[in-house]
Amino acid sequence: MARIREFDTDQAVDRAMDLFWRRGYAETSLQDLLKELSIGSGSFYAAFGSKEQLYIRSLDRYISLQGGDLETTLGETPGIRPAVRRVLTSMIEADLADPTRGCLVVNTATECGDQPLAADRVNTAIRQVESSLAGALERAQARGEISPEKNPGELARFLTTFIQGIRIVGGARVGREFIEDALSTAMRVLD
Amino acid sequence: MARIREFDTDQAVDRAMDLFWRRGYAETSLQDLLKELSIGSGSFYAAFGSKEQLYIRSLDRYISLQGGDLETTLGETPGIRPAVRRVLTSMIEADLADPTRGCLVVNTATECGDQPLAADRVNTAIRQVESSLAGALERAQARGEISPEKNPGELARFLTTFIQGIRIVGGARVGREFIEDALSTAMRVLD
DNA sequence: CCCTTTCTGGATTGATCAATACATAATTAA
DNA sequence: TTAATTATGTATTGATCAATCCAGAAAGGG
Repeated sequence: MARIREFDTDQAVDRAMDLFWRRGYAETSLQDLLKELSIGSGSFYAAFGSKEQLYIRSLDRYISLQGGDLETTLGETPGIRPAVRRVLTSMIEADLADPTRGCLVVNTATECGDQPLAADRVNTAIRQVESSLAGALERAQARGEISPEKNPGELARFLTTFIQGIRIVGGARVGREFIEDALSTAMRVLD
Repeated sequence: MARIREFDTDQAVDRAMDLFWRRGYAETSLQDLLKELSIGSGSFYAAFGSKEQLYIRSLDRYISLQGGDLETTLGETPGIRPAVRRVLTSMIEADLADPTRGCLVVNTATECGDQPLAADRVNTAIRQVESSLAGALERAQARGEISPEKNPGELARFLTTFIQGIRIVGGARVGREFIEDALSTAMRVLD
């Protein structure tokens, strides 16, 4: 019926996500995207509509991937304390390994905070982290790993907030010791 | 000897700081700045050199103002717990009142993370917050308000990290309850 | 008064921006 | 083979970007 698209759209979103993640929305030009995706602008606009639409799509992809990773780590690591610690340390390691990247959700929150579509995604992502943590903490409490006096929801909201702080400080080159001190102190709220 | 400048440079930096704070670096155009400062481009470049240089100068001004506020609050509020709580709640109130603003240091960390001059300022600002908090916690420990077993430096690094998280979550419109749960949980590390 | 110096702001620069137009190529149904 | 449809990439659009140029204005020294 018609000509077939020569590139894989989902793969292109992944590549765009990576570029936006590294450089931010404003600093990623359309030419940068076209070069990274190896397509022309005609194909670009036919497939994605606009730079902004592709950004939102990349952000959705990021949130989906990160949400899956979080659920997997919390679900597969025995013991709530090792599980939470693993979640936090994996972020710290990522930040220390590449301080320019950070978290795409956090980057979006500060760079695109007044764009409604982007702000909605940020809100959704944060609630998703809260929900995953709250679920894991509730299950741990049922298993007796956490004192019955604790409120899993409150703990989850605390950890979610702390995680956002990790993403900022982790990119600020303050040294591993700084963040590990913060981490070990934060872990004490579970006791 | 020569014509005198018709505008107040320091006041112009304050106005520029406010604009960068609200809109970010990339989203603030030179025309926006000229309009806000009510000067022409000739005067602008004679006085400030470039948009980037003015941004750095605005950032330095912001860090100086915020650092002074922090020292004042910590120094004048009796009791370390009320003092820390006041520091955190004042940030929360500011974030809830104007979610688009946030913290200029945090915004810079994510938007200009790979610009060396800006990254240095972010690093300095975070260490400054850590230092102020550590000092207040040490004094409180000497007064007996905090257990001698605690490490004031570790607590300061935790609180500094948590504060950065507050600035992100505070702008994400998750509701006051979310952040207040996080806050009350965070305060327990001082016990 | 004139001279020197600096400030001022509008005009202009060249670059780059996101997005569109369009001719051509590829694909399938008829 | 033809017609219909969609993809592709280049050229081009108008807007906007940060920064420079420059002619005139304002100030103080002589």
